[in-house]
Amino acid sequence: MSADCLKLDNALCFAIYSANHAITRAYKPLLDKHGLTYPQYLVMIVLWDRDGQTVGGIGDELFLESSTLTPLLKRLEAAGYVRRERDPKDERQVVVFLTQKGQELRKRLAEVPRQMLKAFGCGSAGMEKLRAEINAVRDNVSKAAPHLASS
Amino acid sequence: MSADCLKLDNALCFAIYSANHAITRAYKPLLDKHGLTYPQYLVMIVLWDRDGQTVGGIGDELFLESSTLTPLLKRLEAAGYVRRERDPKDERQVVVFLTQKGQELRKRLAEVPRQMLKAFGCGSAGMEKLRAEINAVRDNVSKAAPHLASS
DNA sequence: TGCGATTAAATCGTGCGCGATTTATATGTG
DNA sequence: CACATATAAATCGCGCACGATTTAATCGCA
Repeated sequence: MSADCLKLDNALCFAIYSANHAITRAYKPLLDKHGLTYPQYLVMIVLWDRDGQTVGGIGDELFLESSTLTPLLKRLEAAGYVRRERDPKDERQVVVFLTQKGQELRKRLAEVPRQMLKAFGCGSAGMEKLRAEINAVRDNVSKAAPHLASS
Repeated sequence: MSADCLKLDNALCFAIYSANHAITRAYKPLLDKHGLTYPQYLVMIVLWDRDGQTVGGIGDELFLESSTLTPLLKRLEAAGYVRRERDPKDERQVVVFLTQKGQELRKRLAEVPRQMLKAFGCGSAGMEKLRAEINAVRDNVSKAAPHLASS
């Protein structure tokens, strides 16, 4: 538990922090002309995979709160990509559906993953391993977070 | 260049995105009582390492713009952790100095890296390798970003 | 059936983060 | 020296992200 080791966790956190910003900046020119931000693109990916999810369901997949998603979904709706409807079975819930335009966007953005893939500059084997390790870190940190003492 | 491969880059981007949020959430209870946010903590780390840097210098280290740093530094100043002074040699630049309170904070936050280290739940060898790989991804993406066509 | 507890979204206030612009200072070239 | 250019920070508008709170609907249990 040397001083180096303590610097290491700072460095790892910062690596993730700065990589996240770099990725968001890289997506921007690809998504801009369709009027999407990267978080909005993530929501679209969730809906392309399974349409008609609730706000809470989308939040579970993306680890986001309704206070983040509600305004974001309203912007997606204003852009014409989704429709928001109260669930008649349970009026507390809001179900989000893709519009025609939202479904078509999928094909129009087909180049995006290919462009990003090139930008990564590493093989898919390495990427898969990296993804798994980062997810493991995320899950460990999430699990430990509630128990962190405020010293 | 299979479909799986294309999903993989989405998945890697999302892993980094969600890990970043998880880390920020984990830091929160540790920093809250000192009135710091995680980005503010990053700025303090930069200044603890080398005091008296310009806004631009801090931005170069953290990959942040003056439009992000200026208000953040004003909040750090309001909290009494830093002092901002125009450089008499070049009045365009603003140099940021730690106050006494800002220097003392370093010791008061000594537990933070140790707490986070526990939360990671992986050995330092793995962490160092992970850090290096994520930084490589960040640098690749940053370098490639300006050349990404908007299809 | 009725009413407290729970659940789902939405709302509000704060702080990041950026691109585009503005303001002020410095530099360089005639 | 004068004036165009360049540079550093600050400002502005927008969108994300969260915690805390509010509103509305459902559930559970006597």
